[in-house]
Amino acid sequence: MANCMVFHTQITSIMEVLANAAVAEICKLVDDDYAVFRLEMSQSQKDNTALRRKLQLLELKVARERAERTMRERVLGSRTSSVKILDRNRGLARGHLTGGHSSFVKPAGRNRWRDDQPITVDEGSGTSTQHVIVIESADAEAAGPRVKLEKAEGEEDLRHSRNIQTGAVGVFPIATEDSTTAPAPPRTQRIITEVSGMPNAVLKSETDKETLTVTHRLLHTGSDHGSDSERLGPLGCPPAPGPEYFPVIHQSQVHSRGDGDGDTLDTGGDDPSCSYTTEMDPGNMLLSLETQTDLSSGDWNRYSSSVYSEGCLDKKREVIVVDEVDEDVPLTWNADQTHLGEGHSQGRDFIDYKESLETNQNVATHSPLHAFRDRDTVSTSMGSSDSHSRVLFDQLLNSKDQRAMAQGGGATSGNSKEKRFLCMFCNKGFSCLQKVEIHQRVHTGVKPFSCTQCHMCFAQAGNLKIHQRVHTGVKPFSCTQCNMHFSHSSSLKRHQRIHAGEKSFSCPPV
DNA sequence: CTGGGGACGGGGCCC
DNA sequence: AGGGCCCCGTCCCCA
Repeated sequence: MANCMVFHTQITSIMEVLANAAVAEICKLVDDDYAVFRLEMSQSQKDNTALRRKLQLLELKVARERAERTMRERVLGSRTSSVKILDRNRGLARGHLTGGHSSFVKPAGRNRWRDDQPITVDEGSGTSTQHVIVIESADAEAAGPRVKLEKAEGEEDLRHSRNIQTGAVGVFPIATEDSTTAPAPPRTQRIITEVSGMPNAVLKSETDKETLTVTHRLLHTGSDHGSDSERLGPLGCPPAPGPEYFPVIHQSQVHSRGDGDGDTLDTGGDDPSCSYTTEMDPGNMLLSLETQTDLSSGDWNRYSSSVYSEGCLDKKREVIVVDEVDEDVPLTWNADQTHLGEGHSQGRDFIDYKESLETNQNVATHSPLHAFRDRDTVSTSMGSSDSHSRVLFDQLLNSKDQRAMAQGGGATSGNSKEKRFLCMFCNKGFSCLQKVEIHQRVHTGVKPFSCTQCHMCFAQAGNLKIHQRVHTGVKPFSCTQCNMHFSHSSSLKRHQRIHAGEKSFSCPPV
């Protein structure tokens, strides 16, 4: 009996042990499964979130595109004649803009140019700065709103109008689609404006002055500066990311660099191109680009440039196609071979011009050889009238360009020995490549140096430095006679003329 | 008359 | 030695 009890006890204990073990095992299994389950759950949630975001992005994209289409249609509908914009590199608009360059691009709130820098363009805000818009491809959708925002917060700067007149930077007189919104110009003007989503260039013809001012911008994609309004155009559409519309005239035979340096021009890419057709009034816009370039070398200049060597604008340079023009060939805009593809966004967009700068004394390009980046063929119904075209082409240079030409006199003037680097726009000669690169910012509007305190940006580092005295209040130049202080040395010098009794205006000696 | 930006030339330094 | 880069001075212009 006692044995029986002992046995029973043992069995009981064994049962308990087994039961405990079983429970433990079950618990363990449950825990493991639970963990796995939780993992799967979280994974699913992540996927869910990602998909949802994707969906939202797509919806935004679609909405934006629809809005743009609507805008474009409205513009085309309202526009009567001058310019017909077919479309413009939307692909560029989206993906291409990443670079902060542009000329115009000024990283707001940040001081450096970065390729990945998001947008900012601010020119013209109250601080008279430039608006730069850099649109990151991934966030293209956000571009619109952001631009809008900036526009709202900044007021139009008078500088804009000034720039417009001078054509210095990509500031365009925007031919507003609604004429009622724009004050009637004091004088007769014929304004040809690109107004599609990416208004970057303007051909402005001031008939009264008989000058044709071309405002061209090199948007180093991404970089472009121009006020929002400029970039947005009358429609408020986001500007085309990169390209500036050079007044390209002609190009019956556009040779996109015959050497086929693919990385420069032929990045086909899928980006939708934009065609840019200008339908000039018959008879008044016979433009021709006469490039008196010694083409014996084969193809056109390559503009390498490092146009942005000083800044961080190392990417996305716009292509400037310098084309040979057959004088006998009717003018056509042909951007066919000047297209930029998506792949371009990472490359230089400028034709490498360095070689020609260095070597060709023969190049007497009159030319801002402007190129359209659009792949689609653009043609103008312009006739070919060489002499007339030439004149008109000369008029294409804006006033600053002309002044620059006048000052520099071109490569052929005088100091040809030292000034072997020629500006591709005005043919002015410079002693070294960097000088010409800096100079060309006059034409391109590239301003890589931005002020950290405000939205101003500058083409030259030195000018930025001087500008910052505005914020620091530093006035290192003091008058020894009256103790006045000046931030500019030239201001001091000018002031001291007063003490010297010099008259500002005196009759020149006969 | 001043403030301030745009543009250019020259010189120095470094590679 | 030459080129690239940076800085500075200067002139011009406009508001």
